Amino acid sequence: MPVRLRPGIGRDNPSAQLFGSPREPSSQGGWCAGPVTPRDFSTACRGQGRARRTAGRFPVRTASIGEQRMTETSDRAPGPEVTNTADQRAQRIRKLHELRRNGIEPYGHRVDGLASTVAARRAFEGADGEDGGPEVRVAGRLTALRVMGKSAFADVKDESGRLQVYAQRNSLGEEAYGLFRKLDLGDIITVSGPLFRTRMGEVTVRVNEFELLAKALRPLPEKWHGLTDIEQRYRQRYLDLAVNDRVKEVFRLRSRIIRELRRFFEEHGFLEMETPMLQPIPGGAAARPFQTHYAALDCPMYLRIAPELYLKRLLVGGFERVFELNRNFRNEGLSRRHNPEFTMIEAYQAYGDCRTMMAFVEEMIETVARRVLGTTTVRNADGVEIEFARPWRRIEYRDLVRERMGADWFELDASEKKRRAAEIGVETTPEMSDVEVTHEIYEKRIEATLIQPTFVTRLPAHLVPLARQCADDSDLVDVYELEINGQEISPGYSELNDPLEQRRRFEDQAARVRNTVEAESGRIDEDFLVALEHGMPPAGGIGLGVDRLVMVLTGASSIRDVILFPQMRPRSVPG
RNA sequence: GGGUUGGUAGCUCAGGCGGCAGAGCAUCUGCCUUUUAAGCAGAGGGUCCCGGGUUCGAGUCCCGGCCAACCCA
Repeated sequence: MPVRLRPGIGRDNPSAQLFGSPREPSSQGGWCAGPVTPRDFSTACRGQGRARRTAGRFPVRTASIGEQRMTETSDRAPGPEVTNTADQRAQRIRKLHELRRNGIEPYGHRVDGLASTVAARRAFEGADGEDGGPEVRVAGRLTALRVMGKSAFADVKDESGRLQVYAQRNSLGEEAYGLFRKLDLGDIITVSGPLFRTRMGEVTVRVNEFELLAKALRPLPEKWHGLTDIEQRYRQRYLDLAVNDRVKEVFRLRSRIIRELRRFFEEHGFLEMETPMLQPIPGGAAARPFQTHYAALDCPMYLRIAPELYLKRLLVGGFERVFELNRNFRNEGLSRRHNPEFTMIEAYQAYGDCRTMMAFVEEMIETVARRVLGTTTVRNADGVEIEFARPWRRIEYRDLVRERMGADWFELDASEKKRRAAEIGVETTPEMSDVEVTHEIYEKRIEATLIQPTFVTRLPAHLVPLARQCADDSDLVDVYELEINGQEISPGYSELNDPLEQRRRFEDQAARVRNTVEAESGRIDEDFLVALEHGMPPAGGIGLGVDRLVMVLTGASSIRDVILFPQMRPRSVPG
């Protein structure tokens, strides 16, 4: 039976899948990183003495590797300087050179005719008998190797799952078998051969042919516990993904959620737009921007804090339903709920208003949950069920406050409000206004209790300076804030389209943030005002925090668990 | 920004009473043709996060710093 030692010759399908999917979900607390049920990681290289004597052109004379190592360690004879921590890597590099010396390229090329491990298993699972299964070719990462003298079992893990393979010296030949047993855990290989069933009933590939596609120079994390160090999981996410199956599930879900959000917008006549991330004047929110410098124009530029002012220009231009799903950047600290770059949707619908958007968002999130999860019920990190089926609670901000603080709250004078705030452990300062005291209570004591999806409506105008006032009460603005699981997920507005009023509010905002870190967001975007002066239709608009929505739908308690490469304080490179 | 907890072998973790730095997995050597956290026998592997201090002696005690998680602001 042929043993391919070199890549090449008619392979296809470059999208070989490398990682497997969950076999056993985490058994330890939390939703993250469980043990991966790694298989045996033992004894990858053995019996090399014999291999050396017999194997003609085969690489990896393990004997010689062993000898080198002996001299280095026992005599302390400085070969290439090998530190202890780098020991395993150095051994693998030596193996790599040995392979090359023997004409085997350890980094292969594309592979044709691959089956996923799951599809391969399915191909034989229903069948009777122990032997005579179809031939398959699979590729993936070697996650376990159990060598028993003249035969060896190994686990190959690809994106779909894991499949056991079985190599025998008799059928493979001494040379190829010698090479096989010297593979290292973490190596990426392809194997082909017929499927059979072991005595234990496991569907397994009998290796007729195998090939090394990528030599791993560093060992995988521990097979049983996986990678649990939270910091390392974020900093070396690829290891987290390679080894903790639940993590891949989260990011598969994230991808599907985003796809379904887009689809929902498209189904409702919205066009996806791409507006500048690099902006000369950062606007659309009150936040501190990241600053950079544009060399060609020799002027400062900012990473956007929101796409709002550009999307509204599109309404002026005549697009009636637009959305943008992409990153925004805010120069803020890190926390469980904040990453400086985050994914947000903004959407605007001409001739709509706040209520239009409320109904839209409600239907969208319910639909996305249903399409992605197959259910509208999700359990949060505390085990509480969140129900996304419509209708959701709608409550006015003031009623919510009265509910918590008493029906007479808004009749109380300032000192009485502060006294009651203190009673429930909310600190206030003397200079805080009535509105601010009330909002402090809202943020500290009310928001976190809004676990089920809740639209909070008609907020004080003072808090949302850029929205349209309510027709019946100029102290309130016609907006909503959608709270889910105690977090604001989506604000919605009846957008202001009065250019003179808009200018006045910009100027107020500029005055307010002057001398603060958000001062840059107070610069007035004259070009936007010119656009408004050409006439923008009345519109409803929303923002939607995609990372937070993903958190809610996946039950994650930290934003870092739904962002592949969350921002971390810089540190030296691993290894 | 404050508090708490943590950082020890490639990975997961013990050791915290100041006295030779440990285990499991991984690695290396030998045996093993249906194993699956394979097994058996042996071996190697450490900047105990970093920098000071106390002490005859510090992984351990003290001070400062870095990184992270959680709680609070």
